[in-house]
Amino acid sequence: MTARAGARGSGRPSTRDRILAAAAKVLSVKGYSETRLGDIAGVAELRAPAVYYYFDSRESLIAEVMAVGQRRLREHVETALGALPADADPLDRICAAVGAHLQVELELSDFATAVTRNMGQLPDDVRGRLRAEGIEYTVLWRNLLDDARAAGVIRPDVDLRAARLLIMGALNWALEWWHPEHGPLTEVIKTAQSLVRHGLGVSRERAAPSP
Amino acid sequence: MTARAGARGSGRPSTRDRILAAAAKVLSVKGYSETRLGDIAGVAELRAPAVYYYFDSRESLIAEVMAVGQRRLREHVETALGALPADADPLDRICAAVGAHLQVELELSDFATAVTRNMGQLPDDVRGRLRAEGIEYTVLWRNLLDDARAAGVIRPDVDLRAARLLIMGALNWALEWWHPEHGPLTEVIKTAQSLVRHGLGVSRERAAPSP
DNA sequence: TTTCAAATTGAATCTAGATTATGTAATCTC
DNA sequence: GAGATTACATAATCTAGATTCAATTTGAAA
Repeated sequence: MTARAGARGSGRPSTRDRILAAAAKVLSVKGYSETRLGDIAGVAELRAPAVYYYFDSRESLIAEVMAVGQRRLREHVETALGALPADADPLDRICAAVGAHLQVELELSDFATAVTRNMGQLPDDVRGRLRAEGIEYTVLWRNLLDDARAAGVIRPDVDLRAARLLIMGALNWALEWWHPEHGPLTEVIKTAQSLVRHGLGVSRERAAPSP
Repeated sequence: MTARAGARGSGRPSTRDRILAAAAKVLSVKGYSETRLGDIAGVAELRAPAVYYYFDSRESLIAEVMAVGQRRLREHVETALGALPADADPLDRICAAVGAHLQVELELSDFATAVTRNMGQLPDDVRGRLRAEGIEYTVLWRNLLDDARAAGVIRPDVDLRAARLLIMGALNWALEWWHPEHGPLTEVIKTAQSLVRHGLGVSRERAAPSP
């Protein structure tokens, strides 16, 4: 064992972070199958074997990128929600989450991009280890929708599980098609929020809260 | 060259189709990177080298699966739309397309599943060859939305391109989470249609057409 | 029932990557 | 300033698959 990858709490050499960031970038662009250890090392300005000084294997490196990505994603959305007034309308909260999700995923974090893009094509064991953190994020959304339903602002014919997954899908899939050159992300976010708000809500809903 | 893969119009041995179907199934379950030629051959009840009698390479086999999948997907949706009364409401047409898309993708065709699941992770050259057919399907949806807007039934704040891609994303992503055991697809379809109808439409919209 | 082409196979290549082994410059420890 | 130790690099393995080769089987026509 060249290096104990799990060793936490002491030092975190800059090189290790460079490798992680490089891996996130390559994964987010090329996808799991096309991501070579050599590519990652190249971006991190190293040779492939150097990676083994910090990680046990390509797989464990990728697993860590995914774990970080999931955390970033969830935390960013939580932060956005936290910034809302405590008594914000449930649909406004959902819209905030929609916007925040799109933003981390598409603009803010290669790690978040990497997770979303590759979760589906990971080997089963890696995916397994990520389930736990993944569920927290699921719960976050489930709560958002449950609250909205409890508040009576969601149409009764909408199945909450299906709706949640469809919405997440709409957001996640965006990284297959969105590129900055097509126009600012804000525009996409606005449309997404509008679709979700009206898609879920009983009629009568209008724009966002005060400022 | 053992076999001229492109040779069309004469015979289409059953074995060739078995291989294609096997490839579609494996691709739809395991994804591009995890799909081994040996797996495919196994499902088709052959050994790997036999595949080369019908296809030039693993890549060209996969490319053909994708091409078939795209055609199936488009044709199925077109058929569903064709079955509608000529004067059907634009939003009803969109909902029909939503339902048809989910159905081919999730229940009817491994080929369609394979396309949607793997398009994003294909090597660039293969993806390139698929663009053409892919665009036809894009156009189909673009027209659906354009017609609806022309009819004035879509809210003005909705950007049509973003909306289309978000909707397709919601549908495509479904194969990451939908499994028959969670309940009948019809339920998901209903929710999806409801989300889309209200997501796009100006208020006042209600349920489906007459019968 | 021989003969030729079609269809498949098992065994032999070949290659891209991941992983390992080994070497070495730099840095730190005392 | 002689070891250790750290942080890499280069060169040597090792392996899973894809692909190719060289039969072998099948089966229909002559």
